[in-house]
Amino acid sequence: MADALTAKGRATRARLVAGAADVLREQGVAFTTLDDIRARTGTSKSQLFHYFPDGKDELLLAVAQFEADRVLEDQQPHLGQLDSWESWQQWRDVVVERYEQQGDQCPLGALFLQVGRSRPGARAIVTELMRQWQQQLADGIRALQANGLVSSALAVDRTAAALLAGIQGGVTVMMSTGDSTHLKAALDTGIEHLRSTVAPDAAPPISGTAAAAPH
Amino acid sequence: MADALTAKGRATRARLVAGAADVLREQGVAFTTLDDIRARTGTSKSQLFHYFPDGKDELLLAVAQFEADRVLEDQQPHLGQLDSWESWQQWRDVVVERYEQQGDQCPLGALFLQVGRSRPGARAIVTELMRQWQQQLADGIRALQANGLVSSALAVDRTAAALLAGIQGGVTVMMSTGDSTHLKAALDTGIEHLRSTVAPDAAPPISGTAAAAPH
DNA sequence: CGGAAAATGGACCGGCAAGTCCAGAAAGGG
DNA sequence: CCCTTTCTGGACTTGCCGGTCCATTTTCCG
Repeated sequence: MADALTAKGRATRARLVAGAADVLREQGVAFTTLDDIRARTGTSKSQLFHYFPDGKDELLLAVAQFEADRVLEDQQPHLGQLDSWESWQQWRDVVVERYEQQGDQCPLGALFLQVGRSRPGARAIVTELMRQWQQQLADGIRALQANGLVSSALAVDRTAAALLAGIQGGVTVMMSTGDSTHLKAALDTGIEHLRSTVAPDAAPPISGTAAAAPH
Repeated sequence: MADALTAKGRATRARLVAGAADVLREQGVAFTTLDDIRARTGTSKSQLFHYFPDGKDELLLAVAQFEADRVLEDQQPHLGQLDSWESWQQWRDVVVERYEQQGDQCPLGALFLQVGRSRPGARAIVTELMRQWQQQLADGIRALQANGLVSSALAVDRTAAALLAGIQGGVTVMMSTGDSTHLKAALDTGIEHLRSTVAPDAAPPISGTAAAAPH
């Protein structure tokens, strides 16, 4: 039997993935060797290949999945409850804070570029993450519509796609320039765009909440 | 004197950069060796190090600059003339086409991740590109304002930043999923956002030009 | 022409990092 | 308590790839 893992085995494997994720965040994929990971996690070469027989690629893939799982988790519970302007604003703040803290590391992007075309699994991980993310944003917009806060004529999926793109791009730019202006601009403009479509019947005035901050 | 390049020398150097750019687009930075580049460009190791004494990093940096220069060029002349809805639409189409054609290659992103933290120059190249790009978008929005097509109350720089983020993110997502939906959504939603702020005095009705295409 | 500077070819080196292997320690379970 | 399976340690191999070096050819310029 191929995967008969004891408790100790599972622990070692998990330590390997988490430790690898840390090292990769710090040094970047291109500059990280298996020996770095081995040293950090207090393991030996044989353990690494015992749990990841296909070597580095397989480990990297596991780390990618590990990181992908984190992304949406870190945005909860707000991302799952986008039914009022307040919750959108809180979510926005969490996103900004999370990525500002992450700084110029984009573990997932880097991993994807590295493993990308060699292993088909990498693409699947990112695609699935994007799908779920956009789904939750779309659900949030629909919740606003249900509450009469956003025009029901709005193209929900397209708007959610645009917002997701803005976030991704904001993060991309921040990684390059070290500045979160674009991320904030994308989020704020996206939310402002939602607010500007307020349904004609129940339309509370736009308070300065999201429209502040010139640049 | 360090940089006394003859005509022949300049040609070889240029061939090296252009050829390297091709190979890097095809194979990705991580999987490209100096020998690949040497083979493709019909040069020898000594030539490579003759023109790029600091080796691979220096060559990669030159390629990054080469690619960066292309990005804005490919969007001209539209990007420099964004003074009517038609020109915005044409520009949008060019951007979509350019990146759809590029497919899942992002030479600049990949180069940045590879050279990124080792050479400070890499960050400068990307930062400058973003600055110019956003500048031209902002100029375009101001041109619309001057023509009374967009409310003069709009925060130009923030909107331009959000639009740029949307483009970057759209490209990022397309690289991962192979699908340009998000890029189009970001561009169309961005333009729609501009249209929705039409100045109260001179406000021609919104024709279906940009608001078409559900998803 | 002729000498200097630039350009070119390609053999060679050295290090590094992925992956292999086997011996031995620790669990597990009947 | 013993035998099997899993887990661990670390030395070793192997190939690749960035970088060096020097001999040779070509170009430039007075």
